[in-house]
Amino acid sequence: MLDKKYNHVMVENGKYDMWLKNGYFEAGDLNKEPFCIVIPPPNVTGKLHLGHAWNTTLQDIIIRYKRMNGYDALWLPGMDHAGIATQAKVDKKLKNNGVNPREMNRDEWLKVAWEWKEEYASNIHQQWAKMGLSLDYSKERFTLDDGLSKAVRKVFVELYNKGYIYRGERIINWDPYAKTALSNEEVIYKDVKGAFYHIKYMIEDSDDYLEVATTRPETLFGDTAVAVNPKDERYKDLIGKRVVLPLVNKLIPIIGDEHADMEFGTGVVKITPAHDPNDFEVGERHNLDRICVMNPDATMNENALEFEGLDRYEARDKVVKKLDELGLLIDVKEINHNVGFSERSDVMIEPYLSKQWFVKMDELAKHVLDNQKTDNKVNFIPERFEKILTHWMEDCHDWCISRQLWWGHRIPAWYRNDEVYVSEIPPKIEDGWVQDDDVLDTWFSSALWPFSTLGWPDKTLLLDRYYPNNVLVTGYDIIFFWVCRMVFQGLEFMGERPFKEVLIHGLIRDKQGRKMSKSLGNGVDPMDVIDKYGADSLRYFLTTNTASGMDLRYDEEKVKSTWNFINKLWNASRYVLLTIGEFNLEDYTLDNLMIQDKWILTKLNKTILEVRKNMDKYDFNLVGNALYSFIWNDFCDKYIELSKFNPNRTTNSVLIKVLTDILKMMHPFMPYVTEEIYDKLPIRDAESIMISKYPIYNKNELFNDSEDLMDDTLEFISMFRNRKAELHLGNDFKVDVKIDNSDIRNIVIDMLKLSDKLVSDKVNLQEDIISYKKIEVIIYYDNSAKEKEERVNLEKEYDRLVNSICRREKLLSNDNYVNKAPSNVVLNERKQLKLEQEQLEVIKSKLSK
RNA sequence: GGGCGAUUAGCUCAGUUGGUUAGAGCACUUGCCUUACAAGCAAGGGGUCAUAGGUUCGAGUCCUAUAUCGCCCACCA
Repeated sequence: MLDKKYNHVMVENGKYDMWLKNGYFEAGDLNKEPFCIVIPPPNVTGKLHLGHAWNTTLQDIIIRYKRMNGYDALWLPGMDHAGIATQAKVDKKLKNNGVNPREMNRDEWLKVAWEWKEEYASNIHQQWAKMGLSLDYSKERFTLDDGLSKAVRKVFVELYNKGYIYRGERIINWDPYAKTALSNEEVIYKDVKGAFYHIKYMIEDSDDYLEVATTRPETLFGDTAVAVNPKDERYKDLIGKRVVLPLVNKLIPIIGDEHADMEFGTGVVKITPAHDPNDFEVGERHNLDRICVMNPDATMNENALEFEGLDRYEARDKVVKKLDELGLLIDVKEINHNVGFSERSDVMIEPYLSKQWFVKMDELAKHVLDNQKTDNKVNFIPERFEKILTHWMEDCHDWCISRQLWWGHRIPAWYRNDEVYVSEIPPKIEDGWVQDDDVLDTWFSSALWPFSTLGWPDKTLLLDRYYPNNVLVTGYDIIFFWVCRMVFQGLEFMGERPFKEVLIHGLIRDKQGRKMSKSLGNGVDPMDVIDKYGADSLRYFLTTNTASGMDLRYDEEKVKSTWNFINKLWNASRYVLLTIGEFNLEDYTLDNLMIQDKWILTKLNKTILEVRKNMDKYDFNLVGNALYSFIWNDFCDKYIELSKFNPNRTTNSVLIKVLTDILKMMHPFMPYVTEEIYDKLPIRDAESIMISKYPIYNKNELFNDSEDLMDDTLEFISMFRNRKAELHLGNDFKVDVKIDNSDIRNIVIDMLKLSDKLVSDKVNLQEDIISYKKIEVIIYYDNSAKEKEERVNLEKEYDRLVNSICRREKLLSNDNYVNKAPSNVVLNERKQLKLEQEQLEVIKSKLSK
């Protein structure tokens, strides 16, 4: 029997292992229709946060729902090696142990990294287990495993052979801390305080000068021109002349280029092709030299003359000071401007000239855009997020994919002098080939995830069966990092979209609406929440408290309130189990249904219909609302109370039926507690709720007339209680129950505990009629002092009815309305009008007394 | 500069293709230890749905402006 109170620790203990042991998570039943989700692989860097808990619970809910609906539901787990992030952490760990990671050789270092990976993967497995995720571990993958590495090499080589991958010298985003190139997407722009330095560039053979405004004076050693706008009247005569580059004292040309904005700054801009992407292009147009002035760690190099070896910020201060001494500094104006920072290491990005590998995006992007116009498109839920995909594809830059790291897929390219060899099969080292040291961007392998995990490039049963995946669940923050890239790679290599749908969720925020972050220290560990309230509470809270695509504020009070809800379900189940006692399949019957039985069965089926509809649309908040209100308001507060007056086989059967369906509908949200209770039921259709059949809407169990009548009765019961409270009546009153229908009469008497208060003749006391529709009870009581208050209430009600009737009459006299509105709406309006008119008459007669 | 979202009860949020009198949780008021549950039960108070126009028989919902807040993208020498 169930304990008196829900205990999440006891309930959750051992269940996950049991599910695992019984193989319930394993997909592959070829007789069923396949349904597949691949997990967005978490980074092996660290712990899962609330965002992961949200993301994975959404997927688990879908998978459990589909599994219970007879699908061969595969949820494929896996993790991401997370290049930069993991490498940084491994290096940090080594440094803490007094080891300089750069003094290790590549293989030694990789050994340490793999140990790290094993440790963190094991943490993540434990966290997944605690959350109750029904992942098919027999198919688990890792982005660096052999199969996926093979897929990565094949994709690289094929894209190279098709001309989509090239190597070239470009300005890229350089992370001077991690000492690697980054893609544009890995750069975060922040508004920071900086200064505009106005510097004199003396014009050759003249005492005149050009006033150049720059935020980066330390790069002036790399200046190879000064640009003005050719239309700029102030300077256009100077084009073709030369200026003296300060400190360096060499002559550089004044060029005319549209890039110089006449409205901005002084209208004169220094051109540093090796340190600015725009200047690089200007340099291309004007054939300018590219002079790099920094080392990979962002210290100044030999081109910076006496400033060589200084850090870029220190160099800036010293350069400015020197310029000032030389009288070349005109002004320093403080400004706010956007500066790029590395997403991972948070250091300022250095635009840096460097030779890297790129994916040429224009055609690949076009394929995606074209595909979105077909029936094979990727459907976003909510739809508005499709714009992020199309917008990014319409305006995307080539993708820098090489990273100067060790942790990742090594680029399958070899060099011998000027020769380049790109192949899945390595050339002979003894022939003098040397492999590229770099690895690929982590997202390069993640982009293949929907098919590489299923065995591609081999032709496997899995691939054939589960591609395209049915749905991908992810946050809106990584749509262009990941979703976009999966789509173009899927189209390119599988010839088909990677998934039919993308369900987008938002970000988790704290109670004040701020992003959760380490620096704010407002992060919440999902494991702590589970310890305190249980995984079921956390799961339900995360998935039913917001509409899809919206952010979610973490609010412990709401998790607590979910715990209360589970406790309610727990106690209702406890009541049902206590009440039915020994119960065999032969005892089960739905014959001789009473009106309250028909009522709850009707409500149940309407709930099933609504829940199914919204489950199919992934509107889990609506599912949550529907279940919450059905369980608490209809089942617990009403039906269980009503059932107490009619203990019999039919009632018990209905209790079991409704409870069973409730548990099943709750199961995807709360796997543990529903399993615990289901296991105690005397009649079950499966050995575990997670492989039982999801409730099916049954029209034969709809009794609409009974439902209406029962709803009215319940409404009346509320009215009666309300009046009783208003009149402050204790037990001292009598009633004459004027109800013809004996079932309803009994219900009213039972629920209101009127059996010892019945009279059938008029009593000489204060008299009051309480009525709702056809249900009427005359109440007799001794309380003349309340008369005045009573009259005020009646008058209020009178006014309300008059207003309402007036509104309805006006509406119904409008031919436009009567003709255009749906007939059932009009009919209902008429019905309500008639009812209110009747009620008004009753009140009128009371008031006239 | 371009785009997106939000604005509904004291707080956090729902509200489906426009259709009875706009909902929930928490908080609040009143009365109850009624043998499933006091982390509960019963009853109640609280909203001119950001503002101004418009479409419609009918608008929280559709359209057009405006305001405030937030996010994304691009540019910024």
